[in-house]
Amino acid sequence: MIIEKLLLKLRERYSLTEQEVELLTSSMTETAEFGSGGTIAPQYEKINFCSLLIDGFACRSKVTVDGDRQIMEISIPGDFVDLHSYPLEQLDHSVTAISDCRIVKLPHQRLSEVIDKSTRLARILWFSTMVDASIHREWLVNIGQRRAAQRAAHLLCEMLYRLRVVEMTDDDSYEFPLTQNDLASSLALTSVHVSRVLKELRGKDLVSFRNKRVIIPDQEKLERFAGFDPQFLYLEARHG
Amino acid sequence: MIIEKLLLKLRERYSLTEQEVELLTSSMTETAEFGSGGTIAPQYEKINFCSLLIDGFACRSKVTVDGDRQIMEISIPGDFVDLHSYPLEQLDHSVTAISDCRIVKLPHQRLSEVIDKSTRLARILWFSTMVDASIHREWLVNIGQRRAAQRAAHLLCEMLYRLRVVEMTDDDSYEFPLTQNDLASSLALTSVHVSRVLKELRGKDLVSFRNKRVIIPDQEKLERFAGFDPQFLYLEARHG
DNA sequence: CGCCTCATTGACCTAGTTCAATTTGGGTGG
DNA sequence: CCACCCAAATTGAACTAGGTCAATGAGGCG
Repeated sequence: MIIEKLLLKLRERYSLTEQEVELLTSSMTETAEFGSGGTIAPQYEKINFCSLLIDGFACRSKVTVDGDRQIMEISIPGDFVDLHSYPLEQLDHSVTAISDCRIVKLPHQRLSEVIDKSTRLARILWFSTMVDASIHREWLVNIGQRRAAQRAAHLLCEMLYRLRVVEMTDDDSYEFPLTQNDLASSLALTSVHVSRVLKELRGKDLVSFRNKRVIIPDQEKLERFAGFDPQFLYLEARHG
Repeated sequence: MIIEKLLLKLRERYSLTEQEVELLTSSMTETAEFGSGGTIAPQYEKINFCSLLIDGFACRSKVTVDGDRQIMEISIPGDFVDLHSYPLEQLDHSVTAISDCRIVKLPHQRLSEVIDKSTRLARILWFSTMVDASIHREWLVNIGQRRAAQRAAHLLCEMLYRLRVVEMTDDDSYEFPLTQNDLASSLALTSVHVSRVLKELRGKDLVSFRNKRVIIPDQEKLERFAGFDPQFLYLEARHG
């Protein structure tokens, strides 16, 4: 099923009825593909549909007047890359493909119908945009307060948790197609320093890398090093 | 009227009917006060009401395991400090009073009723939480990519725009009760460096300070210096 | 085979930190 | 009204995490 990974993510926290699943599924329209570097959602343009990422890695980013780029979130399969375009109508940033990506479209029109039909789904979707905001806040702490090595480690921990939910991890490893340049833009470091920092992490046996895969031999050790606490991801199941 | 500043903010972008205003107003319950430093909303505790700030300055912040504090947003009158506690149920950060604060409570229960009665208000409230997320993203760019002086200038520009909406500015100045320590936590700098940077801004006649007021003699000049673009605040009116 | 992007390494540089000592100024009690 | 107090701001000197610049290596692919 095309929205499989989305369901994995939502069901991590909420139970969904068949009707709710059907309502969501039937609201999706066509799919689209983007090559690495392609623009999935442009900055400051009116948008009338949301894109649900079903394959590949993407990111939100902004560029300053001086040409410096900051990545603000990594999107993975099961994530709406721009659900917030529904209330906002246009985005303050752009969303671009990191690896080759595939998305399905959910027109705002149809989203309105979903919300009219199910207040509960409305709240679940709202929730899901609020987790993005929580991730932004954690990144603020990460970039603002942690040193380079822990900062990188923290991001790797976050990706481990999020990818696990959508069943994109092995025991102790996951695919991770970001270049050191992408990491630099995510961590507010230079790519040169990212290289050094990853070397340090490798030296401490906290992580290793083999062709676009991150391997984490001792998760607890890495989390301790990074000062990582997964609560900000809101993965705990709740009653409703 | 108690929700006056909230209405100023919402009406900047949306027109509101009398019924909508009445629905909001009648959903508010008691008020509460907090002295400077008080906890308006605690981290990681179940919450069953939202707090609308009606007087004073507050902030969202988190502390790392090493005891470093990062402020993630400054809240001003008219802002819900924790509207996102409705979908999230508990907060990943705390909200504390910077100056003496007064809030009104909006119980989640009542908020549910508002949403049931008005899909439009639901979307407007969702929108308002998404602007917070947009502010987080801009802060990521600010902290991640800009040098200390522009970073500070950028924050002062943001506050000017936001305070103007709720009519808390003079021609070229506004009250701003943050200490240099608070600024340091907001900008991911040390307070020592904040002191030096503000001196630099003063020296360049970009801002001046007189008893807890920020004075901006030439707004355009300050914005140019900071590389500030107000679009991320979503202040433009929209159709609906 | 040769190109092109990505990663690595070394040498040097600097923005911002750290530490520590003053200074300033608003608030309070006598 | 003055003296005192305490938090906040300022300043200087020494230090360092991370940046900059530039050269080299290494893989993937047409």
